[in-house]
Amino acid sequence: MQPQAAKAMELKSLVGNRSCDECVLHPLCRPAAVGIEEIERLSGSVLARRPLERDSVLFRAGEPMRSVYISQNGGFKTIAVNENGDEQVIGFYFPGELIGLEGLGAGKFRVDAVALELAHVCEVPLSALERVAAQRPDFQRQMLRAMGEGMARHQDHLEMLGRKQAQERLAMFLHGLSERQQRLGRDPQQLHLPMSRSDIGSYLSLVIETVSRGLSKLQDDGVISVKGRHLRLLQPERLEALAHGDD
Amino acid sequence: MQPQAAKAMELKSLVGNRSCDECVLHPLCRPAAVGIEEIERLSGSVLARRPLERDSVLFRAGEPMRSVYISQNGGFKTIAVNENGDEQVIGFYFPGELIGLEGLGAGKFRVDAVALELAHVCEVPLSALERVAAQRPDFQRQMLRAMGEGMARHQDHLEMLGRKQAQERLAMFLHGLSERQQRLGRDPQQLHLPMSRSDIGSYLSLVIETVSRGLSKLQDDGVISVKGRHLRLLQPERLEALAHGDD
DNA sequence: CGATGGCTTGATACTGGTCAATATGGGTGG
DNA sequence: CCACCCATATTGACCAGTATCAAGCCATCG
Repeated sequence: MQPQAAKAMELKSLVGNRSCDECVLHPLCRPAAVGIEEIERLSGSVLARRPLERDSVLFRAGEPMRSVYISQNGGFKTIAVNENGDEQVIGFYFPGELIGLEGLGAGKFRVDAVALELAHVCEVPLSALERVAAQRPDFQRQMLRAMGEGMARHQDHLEMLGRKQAQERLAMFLHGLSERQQRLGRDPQQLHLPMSRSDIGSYLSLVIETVSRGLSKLQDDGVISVKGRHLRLLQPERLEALAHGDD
Repeated sequence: MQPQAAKAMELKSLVGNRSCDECVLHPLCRPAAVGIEEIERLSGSVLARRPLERDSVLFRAGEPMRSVYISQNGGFKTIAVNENGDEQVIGFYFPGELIGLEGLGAGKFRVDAVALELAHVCEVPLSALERVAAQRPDFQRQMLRAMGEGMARHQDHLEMLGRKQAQERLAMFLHGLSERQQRLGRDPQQLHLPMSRSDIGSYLSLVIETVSRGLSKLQDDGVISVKGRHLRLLQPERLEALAHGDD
């Protein structure tokens, strides 16, 4: 093999398959009917699609924010690290969701983003975003919509943490995950949790033991069945009721 | 006075003074060096500036979102109401901050917005926002920045609720308020809380009694002095330490 | 096969929620 | 101007729920 060919292959494997076809729910391009080629043409830059293995870091808090990232497949978590060094999970991200938008205000990321499993992200440089948005009103509108959805997810998270009962928070969390699964076209009764119990605890501001007990209780009550990180919703309507505080 | 003149005056008092001069920190127009006249010219629509008295509702959850609002003076709170009817304060908004962006995802407001005191808001129709942004790259960038700041405030809120100790949450809250005061060019040691104790409690997911006890404790420890809704930071550095969990 | 990390389960302590009584203060009317 | 009133806030006593500490389980991997 010629050196050039080897280099090209290495590059291809690095950036992965760049087609948007697999990116089934790309929230920016699809509804605006803008293809990757068009974005690249209008923006004059190249979109990288790269694979990340479990636990690898997509970006870190403090880094200058030059791009936004969209998970194409695989889950991510974002983590805020305070001055004492203790970490808090701020968000979970699934395919089609934009990661790290909080950084747009200051131009620096405010969280670390970590892959929860083998994942692929599409990297869209901010400059490309701005150029394309200026030329394509539909795309600009999609951009605003996507940011609004990001804020809405934060709001949902705030509402979870507002619930004082651990069991309510947990029920809301599982119910929300189920809805997101459904939106991805997957079976909403069948949840494969890509995150650990301690991630869940951090996200819900509960210690890991409380999460574990809560899941066990839900299982004892016949609402769900738990087997490690796989769980099945046996009584979705009852789970939703619990999420609403009806016990 | 002629009927026309009376009508004109009534209208003027309704929409208030539309000059942006008083809107000292307008986060969209100023940094992009875009004046209100220019926005109106480029967008073909008129920006309304209207006064709201204490407790009056700016918009309600569920209403179609046609505009974004910016407080020019006066504080606001946003409230999420769940299916059981119980309310949760999701955010506090001060002059220069955009209110209700969570609604952009679904095109409907997700919260109620209520004035905490006599206030004035600038109403910017989404259509105007989009048109101006498409023509003025600086303005578009400011728009993204403003949304990022909105998400960053939600993140700060999440980090507060992540703290398990009531006293830490309260300290973070006061410290954050102080910083926001400072950014508005006001004395950061002198806080006039426009919201009630129960608003604070709801925001921090604490009952009102805990808020009250927490403030009393801070006062007993000489960190702050409290007189109703007015409070003075006596030892800001110690408050910040408490916010970081150093007790 | 033992070791390791992630998860579950149990016993105890303590923070903050609940219920109740009292205090404060801004606004109203005499 | 004062007295009264109501909403808002403070303080106290008690109790519930969750954090903490500790032990054991289970699956995976070397």
